[in-house]
Amino acid sequence: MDLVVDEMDLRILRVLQADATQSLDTLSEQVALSRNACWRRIRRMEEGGIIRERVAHLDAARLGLGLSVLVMIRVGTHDPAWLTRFQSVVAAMPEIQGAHRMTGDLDYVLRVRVADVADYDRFYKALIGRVDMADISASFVMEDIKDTTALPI
Amino acid sequence: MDLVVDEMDLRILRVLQADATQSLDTLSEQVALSRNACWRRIRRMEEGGIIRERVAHLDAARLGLGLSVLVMIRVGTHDPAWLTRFQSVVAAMPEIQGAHRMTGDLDYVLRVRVADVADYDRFYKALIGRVDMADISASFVMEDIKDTTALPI
DNA sequence: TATGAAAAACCACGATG
DNA sequence: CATCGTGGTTTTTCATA
Repeated sequence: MDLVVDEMDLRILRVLQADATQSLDTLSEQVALSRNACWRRIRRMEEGGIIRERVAHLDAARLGLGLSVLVMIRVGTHDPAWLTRFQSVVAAMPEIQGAHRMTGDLDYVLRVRVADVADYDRFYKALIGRVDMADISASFVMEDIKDTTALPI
Repeated sequence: MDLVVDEMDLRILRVLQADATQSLDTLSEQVALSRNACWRRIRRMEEGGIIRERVAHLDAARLGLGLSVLVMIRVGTHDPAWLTRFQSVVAAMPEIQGAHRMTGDLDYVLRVRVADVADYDRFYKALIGRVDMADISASFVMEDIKDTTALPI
């Protein structure tokens, strides 16, 4: 179950993580491999979990979600019950795109996507109403210089 | 160029942002619309830029990129030349997945993807060698509670 | 709804290193 | 002996009339 990934696999992945709409023919041409060999490698990587999913990226601003927020959270207590609670709240709130436990003096960082500041306020109230947190601070994204899911491979 | 998005469009987008591999048939069945109507709406949203791209999400850990880092940057000076420089450096470094200008007391946040702490150190040295920054602090992601690109629509 | 064209999903064989 | 390329079949999906 080790599933080694070689240079040819990486070439395929580089293409797919940039654009997954291409046909096998176009793809195989780009990476200089036969269509079948390509297909076999892709299937192997899909089954092996290297390729996790293929999704559409949407234009958030055009869909009325113009504001991205980074929420820094400091938790007071560290009991397991709190964590369970926190996890289920995070899972249940679709505005939360990311929730990450961090090293250092801040405990969690949330990546949140909302319409505007008023909408963030609504989210904020809903959040603190559902879990206890010692300290929360938010920082709004003014401008995205770069924003990609592509891995440096 | 306003391109109104109605409830049916949203239904389609919800499916596509979760899984873009599905066929038109499966999709149209899920949203309860004819295959053709679905196809027309999708094409319209692709041309209109609502659907920006379709990409593959890969398993970073399996590809030897097990560490995600949040880099907080405080810039000293605020001259336009610095910004231009910063932007080109960000564009040129593939480890940087996100670069966001923020409100508040920290100026920029970088989302960085590397192999491990040693690899981050290499990245860090390369970064500070290319742009001047008054203050940098890094926080490592210990655990992802949630991590998605899906928008709350 | 129907339909021709395209692409995907597979299988098999012999070649290659 | 894995993986390749070639060439085939069958099925599905696309994109439009």
